[in-house]
Amino acid sequence: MSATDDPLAFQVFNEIGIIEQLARNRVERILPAGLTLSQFGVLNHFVRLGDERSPAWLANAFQVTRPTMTNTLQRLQAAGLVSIRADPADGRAKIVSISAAGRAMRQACIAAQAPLLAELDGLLPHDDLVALLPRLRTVRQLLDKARDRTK
Amino acid sequence: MSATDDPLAFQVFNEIGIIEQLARNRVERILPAGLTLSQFGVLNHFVRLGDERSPAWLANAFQVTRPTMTNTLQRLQAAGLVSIRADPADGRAKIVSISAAGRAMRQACIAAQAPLLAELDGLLPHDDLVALLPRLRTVRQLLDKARDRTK
DNA sequence: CATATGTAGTTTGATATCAAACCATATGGA
DNA sequence: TCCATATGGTTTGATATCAAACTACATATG
Repeated sequence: MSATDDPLAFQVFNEIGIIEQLARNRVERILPAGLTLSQFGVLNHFVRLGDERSPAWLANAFQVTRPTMTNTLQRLQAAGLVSIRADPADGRAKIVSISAAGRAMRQACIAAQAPLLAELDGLLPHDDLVALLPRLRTVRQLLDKARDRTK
Repeated sequence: MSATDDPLAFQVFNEIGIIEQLARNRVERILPAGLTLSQFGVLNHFVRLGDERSPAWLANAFQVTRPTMTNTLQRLQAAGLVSIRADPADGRAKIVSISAAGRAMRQACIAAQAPLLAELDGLLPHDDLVALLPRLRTVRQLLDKARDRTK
């Protein structure tokens, strides 16, 4: 795997792909109630960054297509973790907000992840993470722009 | 998204998750014959690193479960891009090898990706990629070890 | 005012992926 | 030799995800 004669960008994306899979797997394995990383992401977002958002807004924030967000929200709603109502100001739109059960669930997720976080903290060199973050942000932003130009 | 009060490791994984999705999407969109990134990965592997491998070996190399590799290989086989035969030395095992059509397809994939690679080369700062690669490798290897310890 | 174009959300049909359960074969220890 | 355990591969059932097509509403343009 990942021979060193691959183009540089490919090698980087290759490592990223594997890390993504390992990390996602590790996290979802410990999330309560079979919650998905995507679902937790939405709950977490509401607690930390917003009160009420539209599905389209969320889809854009998570870099996911609208159908995907529809799916995620429907599952969260079925589990009683978010509530969805029509937007009175726009007949097409909906407004999503987190429920009390959703907040509790998010808290439970955070608690469940604490041991994993502690483990990663001891495992992954802090310096590497610090060095990685801004560069990953750069790459992500550039890819995102390129995507907009293409669609 | 990705508020700065998240744990550092989470922020890193968050960026990685988004990049993975954007990059995979971008690549698969231009692969010929609806080929998947995973499928291309297997073809590419055979051309560059190996002649004959078992499904279990491939699954491990790509950090994917055996059922997933079974699926990938069945599709490649159905498309005539790989051939699969029984291992004479081990009644349980199989031996996978790339076909002539598979080599041609892999070449077509490479060609199709050339413009994208050129674009990324102009878009992504070379220094960032160079700095990212070894640190990503470190993180990946540590996560991989942690995974082995857990299962 | 009417029509065209754009946007919000969903449905449909496809993919990869995983976990759990299963069968077949190997292999090591009693 | 025989049985327990491990390993290779597949099947089943679930998930997220995407693209394409569709409906409904908004907005701009003539």
